[in-house]
Amino acid sequence: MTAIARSDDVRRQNRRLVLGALRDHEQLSRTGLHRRTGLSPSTVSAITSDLIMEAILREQRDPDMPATRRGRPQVALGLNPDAAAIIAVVLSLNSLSASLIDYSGGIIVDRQARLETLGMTRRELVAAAQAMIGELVDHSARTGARVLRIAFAVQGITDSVARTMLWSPISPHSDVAFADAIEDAFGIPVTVENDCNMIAVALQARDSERYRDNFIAVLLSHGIGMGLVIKGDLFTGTRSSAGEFGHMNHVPDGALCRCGRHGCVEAYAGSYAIWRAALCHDPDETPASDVPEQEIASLAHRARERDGPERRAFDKAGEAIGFGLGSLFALIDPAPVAFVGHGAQAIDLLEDPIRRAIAKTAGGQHDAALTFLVEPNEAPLIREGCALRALTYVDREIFSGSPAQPSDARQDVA
Amino acid sequence: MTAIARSDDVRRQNRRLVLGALRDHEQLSRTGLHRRTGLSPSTVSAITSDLIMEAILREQRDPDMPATRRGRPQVALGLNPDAAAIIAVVLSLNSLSASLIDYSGGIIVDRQARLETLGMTRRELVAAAQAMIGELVDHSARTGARVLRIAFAVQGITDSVARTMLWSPISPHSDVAFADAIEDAFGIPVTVENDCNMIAVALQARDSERYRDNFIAVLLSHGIGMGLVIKGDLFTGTRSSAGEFGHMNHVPDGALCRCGRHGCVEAYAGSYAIWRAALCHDPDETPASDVPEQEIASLAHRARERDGPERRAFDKAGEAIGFGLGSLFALIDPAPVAFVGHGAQAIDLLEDPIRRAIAKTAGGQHDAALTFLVEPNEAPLIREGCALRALTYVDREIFSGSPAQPSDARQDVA
DNA sequence: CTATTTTTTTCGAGCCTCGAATTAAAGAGG
DNA sequence: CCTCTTTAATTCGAGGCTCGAAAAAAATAG
Repeated sequence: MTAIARSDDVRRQNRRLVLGALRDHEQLSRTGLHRRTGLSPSTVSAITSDLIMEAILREQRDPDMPATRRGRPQVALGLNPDAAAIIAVVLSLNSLSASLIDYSGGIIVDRQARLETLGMTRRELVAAAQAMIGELVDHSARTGARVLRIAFAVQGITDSVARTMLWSPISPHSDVAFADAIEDAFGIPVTVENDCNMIAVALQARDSERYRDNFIAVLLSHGIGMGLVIKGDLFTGTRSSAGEFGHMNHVPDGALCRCGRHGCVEAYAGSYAIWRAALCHDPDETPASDVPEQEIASLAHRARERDGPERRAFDKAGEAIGFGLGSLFALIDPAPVAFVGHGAQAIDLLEDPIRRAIAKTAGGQHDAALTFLVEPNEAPLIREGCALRALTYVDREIFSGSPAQPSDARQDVA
Repeated sequence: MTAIARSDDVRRQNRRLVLGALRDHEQLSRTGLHRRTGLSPSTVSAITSDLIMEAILREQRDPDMPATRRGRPQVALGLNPDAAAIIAVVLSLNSLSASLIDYSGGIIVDRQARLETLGMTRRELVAAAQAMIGELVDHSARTGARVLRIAFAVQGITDSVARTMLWSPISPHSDVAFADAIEDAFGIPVTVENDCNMIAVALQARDSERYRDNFIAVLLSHGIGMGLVIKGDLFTGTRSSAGEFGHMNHVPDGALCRCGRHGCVEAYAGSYAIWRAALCHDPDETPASDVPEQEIASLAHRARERDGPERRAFDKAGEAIGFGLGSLFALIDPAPVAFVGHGAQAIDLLEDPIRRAIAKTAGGQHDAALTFLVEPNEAPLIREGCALRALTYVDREIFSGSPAQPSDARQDVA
């Protein structure tokens, strides 16, 4: 709105368009790009020849492909894997993993470690991440790939400006400055993102039919998280990752939540809350720090078999989620909901109470339009989204400006 | 993101920049525009000379102004009032008003009418608006001003795509298609907006120090409404005006709300709810369709004087607002809150319970940063915001494309 | 070996912004 | 009254960018 437009902004924007089309479609000829982007063939030619010169794109001549049609054959263009690399780091409860990923999205190396996140000091947490990243950076140096961006996905609230982890259930420490430390150590720009937001990013890329402009990804796990896409864009708060669906208030002064407050949605719908209620414990009992997945699975099994405290616990959980969604819908309009995470495996127990609760709220007006979708396995989604997010940063910020070094990127091995 | 950029988009964008600067600052010289927008003097010159040629801007030579400084004096530019006109229509309970407004924001004529909105048919509602607009259009025809846009501000939920009033407390009818009917009648583009959103627009323009990038305008009146600005932009839902803060759920299966559901924030904090609670009526009693302002004022008076059901009613109201804001903060981060409307006059009674409730929610973390501001009179804000919104549309959509008619707008009288 | 078809590149026209130089319009001072 | 100084605004050429039309490239069909 308040941004001044110069002539080369046009080129920047159109380069992004081309890179975006190729990120979606893997391979496209110049004609294909012309059709998909709407740019004229001459412009596509100009832009792609620049990008090829800069070794960001490359022609992928397929000698096997027997040209079926008459006429000059199309030559496919694709993102050059060696143009850059990024590192995607996922930090969750007691687990740290990182991947070195090439520019076209292929995994180069993977690292994974178990660690006691709850017992670690602030410094130890950062050091653990830094060590794992260091190994990947070393590896990249050996293969000649230049790591241009590191993206963290962490459980909890992140600050998009200071790029820190503001608060997280995986650690007692607040405001952990991952970005600054890692940036200092490796001289590579770092972003810190919320894990559920990355789930949303991944869903959008995986199935752009279903998840395009407006949808809600709800993570049902030990805690409750959410990633929100509105009008095609990932929604974030004024400053933090926000979208803390799990900590919207469900019952004033209600059950004790892991965050220390009372009555949050999570205090009814998180694994620990279901467990607590199913075992008829005091709702003000301090939440268990971890409940094994099998435990929840067997509670769900019980709940399916017969009426009792287990079924009531899942009913309460569904009700909390439903009222929460209802309030959310009052604010942003109803949208398709994807339930992700192992908690989503009990969706059969949850769906009815969720729908009943939504029907009691403002969102209920459009009930018919509501669709629920289930993706039980969250970890790969987080990894995928995180990697994609980092690559998109590279697309937008690094490869859209023209004054990049022209060649020199061809230093790949072999 | 997916938009292709052409060369003349640059000019379009920069024209908007110039018009926007002049809308904010009333008068600016070309040098002033250069400083404020960052455009080079030559570009400012090119753009402004086009705009003057098209009679969108005009030079405002001030012969009185004794040039205090040495050197060639600056010549002030301003929006040409005769460049266009817009009509701002405000529809609320039992009241319809409309203003014909010139391009620089000055009021040309005003119309106002009392009507029984609750008792009117769908057709009568539209006809009433059409009649009032018709008078203003006639007036504009006599003075030669061309009306380029009509903007409605209505209480209730609006649909930004179909430009209808989806649901409103002022009428039993849903999905009232104001825009289509009015557009057909006058051949002028129409938009339908939510009144609280227009309050937010007006606040942003009035005091851009306080209300710039992130703030929340909450209307405390018979019902509860909200307008939300996030990262400088008015927030709207995926499709409707959304931001239905008043219909977020406060207490599951709680008090009966005007919308027919139970437990909404409004069912505790709306005027009718406070009245109902203060008089110790059943919380499931059908809400009164209107409660006089003096009635509320005297309840507030009572509540200030002594403990009793009145004070408890205001406590409950504040608590509902506080929990609602807390849940909102969980989603978007805390932001300054402006309370608008006659209900805000009891802010002294509400503030404490609001703060106490927020402290119990996720938003409480940043309590210190929370500032409340009070603007008791909502009507002028709605009018102002609505007019500004219409004018901004004209700026963006009509006067940013180059192929406008070059002159012919100079047909002003006298 | 030539004609046809399809893809890609080349080239000139027409935008746009910007910096430098130029012109315009005042006050200051003798 | 005339000239110098200062500030504002315009003009002009350079350098981008996109686009359409025409040309070149690279295959198949006959």
